[in-house]
Formats: sequence, structure tokens, C-alpha cells
Amino acid sequence: MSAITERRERERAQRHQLIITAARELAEAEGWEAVTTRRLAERVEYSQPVLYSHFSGKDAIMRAVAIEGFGELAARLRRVRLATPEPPQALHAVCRAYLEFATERPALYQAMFILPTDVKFAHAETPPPLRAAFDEFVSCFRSDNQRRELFAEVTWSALHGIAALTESGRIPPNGQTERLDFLVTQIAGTPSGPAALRGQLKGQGSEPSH
Amino acid sequence: MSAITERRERERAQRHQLIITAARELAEAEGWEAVTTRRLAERVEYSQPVLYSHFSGKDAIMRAVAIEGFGELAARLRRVRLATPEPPQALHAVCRAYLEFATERPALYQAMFILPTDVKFAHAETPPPLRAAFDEFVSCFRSDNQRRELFAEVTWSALHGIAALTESGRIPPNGQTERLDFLVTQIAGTPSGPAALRGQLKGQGSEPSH
DNA sequence: CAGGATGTCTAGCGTTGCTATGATGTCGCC
DNA sequence: GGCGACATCATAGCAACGCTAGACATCCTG
Repeated sequence: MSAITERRERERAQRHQLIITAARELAEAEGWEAVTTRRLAERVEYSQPVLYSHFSGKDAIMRAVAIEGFGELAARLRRVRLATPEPPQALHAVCRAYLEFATERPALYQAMFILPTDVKFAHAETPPPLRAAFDEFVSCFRSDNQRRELFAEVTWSALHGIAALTESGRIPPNGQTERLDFLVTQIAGTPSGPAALRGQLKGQGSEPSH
Repeated sequence: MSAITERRERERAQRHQLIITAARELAEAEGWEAVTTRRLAERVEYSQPVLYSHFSGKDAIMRAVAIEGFGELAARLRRVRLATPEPPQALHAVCRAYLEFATERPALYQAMFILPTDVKFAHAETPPPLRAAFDEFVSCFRSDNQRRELFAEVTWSALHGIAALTESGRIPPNGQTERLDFLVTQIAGTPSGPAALRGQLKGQGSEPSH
């Protein structure tokens, strides 16, 4: 292989990444509905068909952005968990970091967890960064807990519910701390968050009633 | 007002409902991406502009479908709750009914809770059926629990997370019972579901660990 | 019965994701 | 060095989308 073709492949790889980055920036700035193939092509200073020589379609571009997001989320959760040695606080910190991620990067979060996708979750073909992110939740539970995968799954689902409903305006953005503290307290089976430590649970039953 | 204009208004109201029903049926049969104004117009046997004399646009049609769904969900949850007198089981039953609703009517659920909307949640202009559905969750907690609104909010969020991630294929459809049982058990702060009563929690710590 | 208002459809605008075709430029071979 | 083969890229266009202006018909009213 000649040096020239090597350079071309390098340039091609750069352009590949350029498309992903441009799509992500455009989505984060104006939302996914503003990401059209025309605007994206203009932004990377190529014509539309070039996009299709790198990706099979708009869906594939969004999938690439999502996978990039999985890597960032996994790294962020891992950093937070390792920085919080005490177990209950680790779960709380990881959950808070998850919600912060969803709040700070709504468009990225949408691509990862809300918009239709054909990325395989909990499957052999699952992208490693996605599995890594999920494992951060699993690692917040004792290794002798045979159901820690279930614990992690439900914890993640609940966090996703809060994040999705907040982002779409279906629950008010205020009170995230209370929701987070309550959730972690219940999931962990024991008070762990700062609010709980401040005694917000005192004097109130948590049992259902008719 | 003449009898003729009365008849016209009646016919107009019927057609209004016909559009909503047709949109819903089309969405439930082929998904919302298949609901185009052209296909919808063809289905109600009118031309496209007629839709716009009833609704300001496609969004408004979807909003009408969603509000219809809120009414059905509220009725379903209420029926289930009243049929389950024992408090802990009531919460469990209501949660299960919510997930069943989401599973049985995925397109309707999407319009209600996933797709972008400008329906006001937790607001003065909130549609009464929506508020009624939420209140069914609230009513599952003791009235002397000053934070029952928070309890209900987090419970609903967690259920929505499970429903949304399941429907988009991000968590496998198998194991919904386990997730539901675990969630209700943790939220209620005491075992309440059948699985918990079967002793699935034995011998496993629920405390996080490093 | 004429006139005006009401209601409906035909036709079309601008935009979308995507692609067939053709021009341009580069590479390897003789 | 010149030339055919190849890869690369842009122009132009397709079908379908949400939505709307204007023409047409129909019906009620004076």
C-alpha cells in the first residue's frame, strides 16, 4: 500500500470523525430535529452523498454519536464511583452523575437512550462502552448479591425514567435532589444520601395504604 | 341556532372523533412514523385540509390521542386499585397495570409519555385525566405520608423507565415480573409482591458495596 | 331566485432522507 | 511521459413529508 493511499485513509478516518462530531454539536446546539443531512453536509463542507459513503444513513450517524456517548458516560460513572469509596455513597454518587450527564447533554442522552435505535443492549453484540456503563451500576452492589444485575437494571431504569420525564417537561426540573435521594435510599434499602442523612425521612411512613 | 347547523355541528364533532380514532388505530397498527397526514386523510375519507380545520397540525392530533389515552389509563388504574383493598398489594397491582398498559398499547403510550409534547404536566392547565392517573399512584400511599406526592412521582418515573427501555428494546422483555416485584418491594419499604412473598429476597443483601 | 357564506378539494410550496448520473482528478502501467 | 482504469465528489433529481393558497361547489338566507 502506497503512502498516498495511507494518507487518504487517514483523511477518510478524520472526515468520519468530523461528521460524527458535527452531528453531535449540531444536535446539542439545536436538537436532533435540526440535524438534517443537508445542514450536516454543509457543516463538514462536503456534499450530501459524502455522508452516505461513510454511513448507511442518518440513523447510522446517530448511532455513532450514541456510542461515543456511551464511552463518555462509562468513563464519568467510573471516575465518580472510584472517587467515592464508601459503598452507599458510591451508588448515590453514580446515580447523581448519571442524572447530571442526562441534564448537561440532553441531545446526546436522547440519541443514547430515547430515540429509536438498533444498538443491541444486553446482548452479545452490545458495544463494550455501553456494557461498561451498565457495569458501573452493577459494581455499586455487593459482589455476593446474586441479584445485583437486577438491582442495577431497575436502578438504571428508574434513573432513566426521571431523566426522560424531566427532559420532556413531564416532571418539573425542581426537586431532582429529593427524587434522587429517595430513590437511592429505597434501592439501597438503607439511607445513604445527604438528604437522608439530614433526616428527611423522619416521622413519615413509607408504607402504602388504601 | 337552526336545526341544520345543529346537525352540522354534530357531524363535525363526529368527524373530529373519527380523526382521533383513525390516527390512533393507524399508530397502533403501524407505529407513529406511519401516521402521515395523507394516509390519515385517506383513512377518514376526506382530503388533507380537512384535518387542519379540526386540528392546528399533526402535533395537535397526537395530543388529542394522548389525552384520550390518559383517560383510559386513569380508569384502568382506578379500577385495579379499588379492586385491591390491601394497601401494599394495591401499589403492586397499580404498578403492574401501568406496565401492562404500556405493553399492550405501545403507540398510545408513546404519544402520552415519550414523544415530544406540549401537554402541561403538574401544572394548572394539566388535563384532568392526566392528573387523575397520577393521583391513582398517590392514593396508593398513606394519606398521612406528607411526601406521598414524591413517592408517587418516583414510582411513576421508575415504571416509565422500565416501560420506555423495554419498548425501545434496550432491556429485554423477559423479567418484567422480577423488576416489578423488586421495585415495589423497595419503594414500599416492605415486601408486598407475590415474588417477595415467595421469599426471593432471602439470603441476599440489598446493601451496596464497593 | 339571486347573493353570500360555508365547506371541501385540487394543486402546489418548501423541506426531508436518499440516490443515479456525470464530471473531475489521481493512480498504475507500458 | 502519456494513457487507460479507477476512485472520489458534486450536481441534480426522486418520492414523501407537513402544510396552505386558491378555485370550486354547495347550501342557507334575504
